[in-house]
Amino acid sequence: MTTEEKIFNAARIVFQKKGFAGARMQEIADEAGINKAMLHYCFKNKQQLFQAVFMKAFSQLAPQINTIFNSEKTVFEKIHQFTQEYIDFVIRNPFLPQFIIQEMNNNPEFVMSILNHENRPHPAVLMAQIEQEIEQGIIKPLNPKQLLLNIFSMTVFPFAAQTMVKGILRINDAEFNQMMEERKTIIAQDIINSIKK
Amino acid sequence: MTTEEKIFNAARIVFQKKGFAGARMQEIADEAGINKAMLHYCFKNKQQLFQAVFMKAFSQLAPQINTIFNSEKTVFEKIHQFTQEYIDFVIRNPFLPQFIIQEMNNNPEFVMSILNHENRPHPAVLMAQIEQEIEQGIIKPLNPKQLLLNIFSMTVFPFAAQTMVKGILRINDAEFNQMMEERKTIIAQDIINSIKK
DNA sequence: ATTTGGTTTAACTATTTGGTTAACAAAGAT
DNA sequence: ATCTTTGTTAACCAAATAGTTAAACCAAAT
Repeated sequence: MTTEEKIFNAARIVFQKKGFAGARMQEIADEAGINKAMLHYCFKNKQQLFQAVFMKAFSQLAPQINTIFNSEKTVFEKIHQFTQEYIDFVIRNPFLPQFIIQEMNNNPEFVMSILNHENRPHPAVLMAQIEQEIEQGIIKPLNPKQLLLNIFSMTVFPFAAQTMVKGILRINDAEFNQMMEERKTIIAQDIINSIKK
Repeated sequence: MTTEEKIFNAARIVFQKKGFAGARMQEIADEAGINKAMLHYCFKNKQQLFQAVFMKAFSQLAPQINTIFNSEKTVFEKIHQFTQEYIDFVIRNPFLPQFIIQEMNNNPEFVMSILNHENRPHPAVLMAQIEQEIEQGIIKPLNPKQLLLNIFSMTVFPFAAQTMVKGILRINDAEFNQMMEERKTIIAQDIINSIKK
């Protein structure tokens, strides 16, 4: 692993845990096992290092979403596939949702500025398809945006609010992961149940 | 408005926007329109000021939840009441969810230490009731924790991830608020639809 | 062997930032 | 009137933290 990779990984860990403002360059250097000056040798400054980490994170999420949303399948199939694959992905990257949400809220302008057309989720196709299937009588009449929001809410929230969820439901890491595994199949059924005609 | 109140309100605004780590005492002083030394005159330090703000925030949320969850109504009624009143409350305090979630994730030990028995949500009663109604054949067999998680996800997530939601769905503040108004009735129906036998 | 280029470090600097101090002012209390 | 308490400020301090520099290191090329 190159030094740059070591730094990047360390930065990912620290930024995801503490956020941009809470992260310390020294802590990242320690985590990477190198000198602090190396951070500035490989990445100009904290902002740019953060930007690299954030864009990588976001560009892992978005294309996956778009691939599913814009495929040739039915809405129900897409819901199944999305909840399955997305939860699968987030189980492997449990800090991503909270990280992205936090930074988007704390620093909307900065985040918006680094999001290009490629790495942005595009729900337009899926939304049109939902309206179509409503007309065809497959789906109950509803606001497609609300449905989309429901899908995201059910899949992403438990991870975004992980600590609170564990605290309120009084479950530990193992039970949490087990619940998320369960959720991979439950959610799609619940959502489809509530919208099919 | 007393100086202490001015400080507290300013602190609430700044902390909710930037989080604990990102907030600056100077910014809070400016927001309050007073000298920075006054902050330390009224509140010992940043931590304590933050603690005051956070506890107030949390102790506004939790009792409300408990009152609904532990009332004498049916599960369906509770779901209706909760989504209605909770979204109503959060519309008036749109930064609270993200604020609480963020700080719980960034600083779990600290947050847990300031949460006492009073201001903590207790879903035990509702969970037992759900199991009971499952046995009575009112609700489909399911894991009560998953249902609870669904309810929270659907109501809280849109606010917690506000910036991202607006960005992805390409809606402005007005449209967002309108969607949330809609949601007050939609969500309960969706959830009940998906779990009633 | 020596040079040369990128890599890495220790030590340093500049700035930000939470917190303190001492002086000042306004309002009650004696 | 004078003293005491409370509220308020400007100026200051010390610690933390992002960022710089110059020297050392080291591998490959000459």
